Amino acid sequence: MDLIRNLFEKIVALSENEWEIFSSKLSRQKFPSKTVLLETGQTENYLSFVEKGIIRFYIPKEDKDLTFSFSFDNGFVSAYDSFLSRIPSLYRVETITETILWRLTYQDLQIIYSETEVGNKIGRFASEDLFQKKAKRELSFLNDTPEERYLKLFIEQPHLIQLIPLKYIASYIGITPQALSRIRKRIS
Amino acid sequence: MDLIRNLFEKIVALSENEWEIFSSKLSRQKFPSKTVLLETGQTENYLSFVEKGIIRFYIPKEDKDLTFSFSFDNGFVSAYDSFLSRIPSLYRVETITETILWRLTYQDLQIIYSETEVGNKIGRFASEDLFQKKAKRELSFLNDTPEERYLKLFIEQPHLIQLIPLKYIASYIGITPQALSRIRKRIS
DNA sequence: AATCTTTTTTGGTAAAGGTCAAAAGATTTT
DNA sequence: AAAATCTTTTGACCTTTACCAAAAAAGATT
Repeated sequence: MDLIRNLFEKIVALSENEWEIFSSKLSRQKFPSKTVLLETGQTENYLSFVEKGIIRFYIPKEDKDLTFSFSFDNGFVSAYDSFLSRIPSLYRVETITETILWRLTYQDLQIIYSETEVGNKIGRFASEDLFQKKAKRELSFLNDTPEERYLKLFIEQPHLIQLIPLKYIASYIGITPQALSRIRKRIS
Repeated sequence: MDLIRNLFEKIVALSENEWEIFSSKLSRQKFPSKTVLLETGQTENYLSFVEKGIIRFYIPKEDKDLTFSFSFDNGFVSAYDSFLSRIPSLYRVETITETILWRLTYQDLQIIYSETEVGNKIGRFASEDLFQKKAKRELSFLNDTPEERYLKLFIEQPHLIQLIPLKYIASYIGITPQALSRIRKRIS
């Protein structure tokens, strides 16, 4: 619990009282690898924080899945568009490794919004975080080659490449697994 | 003013009082084409609504600009990440055509937040709108070829292709102007 | 109208990624 | 441990785009 508190203290200063309200709504849950956290067509009911684990976001397609995002230790996990809009998700959320989450339901978050001052701050932080992540990615697609995108991933998150199957990384980068295999050969 | 009110009524129901507060902060301004609305390194101070015009967002580069977004009639215009975070913008915002904006300053928006109930709703709407736009674009980069991206733009915003120089569209799609020229030849 | 500047198109060449097919390597299941 | 399944790599061939250079077309300026 201290771990998660530290994580939040980095975002906002929480009074003892606020922390009480907030933490009473959090539930810690453990999931095996390859657990579907949210199925397509379901409406996201959780905003979660990753204590440990890797989660994949993807649109299931007949031939090949379209992996477009990952979440890691100390990050947020949520089909946030579905969570906010209450519209069913178009994508699936699934653990890659064993994962420990601190989960907050939509209803409880509304209560926190009404009972504490920091609710909006946390909500906005999550939004900004997600927006910036997407914005950064957009520039990478416009500016970098797939090889450069792979190299950046390799430099910024080296340990992940060990843990995430390459075909998911290929999709995330926007190329085929074959092309990624050749890139890896080229740069090694 | 009615025009802008209609636009907002589509987002949230505004009481007469709320509209008074809100509209008193809005200022209507006209800009010629090729006006820089925000220079790199400046912090965005406006959240604006386009009555009429086309605006381009781009990172100026030695060789070629990197155009990553446009705004059109009835849309929002803001270097929203800079606006929210109060950090200088990495990109330039510039009109392509003559443009009429309804502008709201950061300070005034804070006042609206504190004085009305709808402020947060509008803020969240703008965030969601921007987030969804980026998310849609992300999938397009993962899923579609440049040719498909051009065709979708052509179908969804046919009039724009008349008004926006092709080299900006090429950059937006993620290819060179030469490649776009060949795509156009191929599909015509 | 003529000149200058910018944008768009065209040509040629090389590099990169896509596709189809199959082999090799890992991982999981029985 | 062997079989079955899934992931990664390799090969061959094709398509598309990048890059370099230059011409043509369109727009802006004098």
